[in-house]
Amino acid sequence: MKASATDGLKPRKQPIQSRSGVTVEAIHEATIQVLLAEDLGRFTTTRVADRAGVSVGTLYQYFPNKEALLYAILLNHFEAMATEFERIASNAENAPLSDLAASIADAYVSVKMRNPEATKAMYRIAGAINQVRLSSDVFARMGRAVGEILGKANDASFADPKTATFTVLAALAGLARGSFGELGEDHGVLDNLRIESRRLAIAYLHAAASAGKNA
Amino acid sequence: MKASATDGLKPRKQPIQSRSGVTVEAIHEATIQVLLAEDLGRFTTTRVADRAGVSVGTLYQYFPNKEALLYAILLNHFEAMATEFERIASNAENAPLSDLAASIADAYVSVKMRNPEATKAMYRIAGAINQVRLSSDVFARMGRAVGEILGKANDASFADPKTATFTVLAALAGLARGSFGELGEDHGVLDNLRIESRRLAIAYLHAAASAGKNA
DNA sequence: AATATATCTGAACAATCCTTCAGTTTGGAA
DNA sequence: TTCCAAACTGAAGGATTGTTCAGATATATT
Repeated sequence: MKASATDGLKPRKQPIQSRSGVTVEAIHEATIQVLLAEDLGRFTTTRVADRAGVSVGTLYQYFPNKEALLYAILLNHFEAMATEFERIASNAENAPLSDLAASIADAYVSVKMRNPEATKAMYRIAGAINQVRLSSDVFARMGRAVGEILGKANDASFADPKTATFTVLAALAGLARGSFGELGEDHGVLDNLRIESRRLAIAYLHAAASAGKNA
Repeated sequence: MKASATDGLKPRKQPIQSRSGVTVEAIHEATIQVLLAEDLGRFTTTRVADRAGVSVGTLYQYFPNKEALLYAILLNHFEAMATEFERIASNAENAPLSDLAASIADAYVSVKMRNPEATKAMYRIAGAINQVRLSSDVFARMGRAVGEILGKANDASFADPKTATFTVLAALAGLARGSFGELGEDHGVLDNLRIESRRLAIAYLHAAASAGKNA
């Protein structure tokens, strides 16, 4: 049996009765809350269990270790994002690049806004765990979907769609991170996130497309 | 005496003899190395001291606590960035927006590239400490300098320069983070960082400028 | 009602960890 | 050389943490 990269991070057992489903959900929510309330150094299995109204032993029945709690949050978020992009990719007809770029930006912002606390909590995990090892397949899904969307532009084409995809997503991620961060909250940057994300995606993607014109 | 937000994070004493200057520098470097070698949970004062070839006691003569080690790295990096932007702001003559945008992007990438290990180490700290509390004045310096640079465009003007500044910097940060991250290293994204950063900054800033035309 | 299985509990253990401080070594001024 | 302050040492203390497991409780099945 080959050891997977995500071994020791997956849930330990599946909830069968309904009460255990409630427990798992409570632990998820508590993970986020503890992440927001304390700093990473005080993120503790005991604290999460307390906040979830559950004993530590129960927590360890569904999560093999502390890292798995963070993993679950991260994976949830990225899968929602990937799913959203795939939905757009399969629904979109050929259209002007501006429209496609806008829909990519809107999707990104929508997912981030759907659960702001989870989003903020995510940003605190960042360096704590190896993000790639945890969810490289999810990133691949996102890349493929966005690439597919870009292919539907009827007024532009990309010489290097992979790079264009990587750059938009990374730039949107940076803008969202900055806006959700504590720097932004005081200055009302969050209100502009939607419009600025659109502007950013549209402008960059047009530039990236026209860069390949004479190739 | 009012308590400052950065109390308990500043260096404990200034090096007087030359050997102590060497020690402090060794601790800085060791901080980065430990950050890269182990994950955040195993970032330990003892480990940093060992790697620096120094005893823990010595470490605590210059840093009041573990957090201060991270703070020092972060502050170093951001101050280098702010200084670079200020240098550009005071040297730049009136010029086309494209040139100014390119110089902003170049400066950003240059600082990040100057010490890639420190850059990568920084990304691991992220959520571990309250970034704003630590260095909000440095961020203000960066914002002011970039705003000043944008003001020198002789072919464009900004209705909302603060937002434009925030968005470029956040987007560039996201792109850099993604490129330095482990996702990017395998795919050679780092080679494109310079050109993509330029493209991103130029495209967005033009869009942001023309957005205020009819106001 | 009786049995089996799923779920939950929380005290206990071993492993670190951060930080201090009494004492030693080193560098330079007198 | 003498002497003082700067710089360094590292064992020890007090506190916290991740994880386990033997037993208690709740739900489902017969």
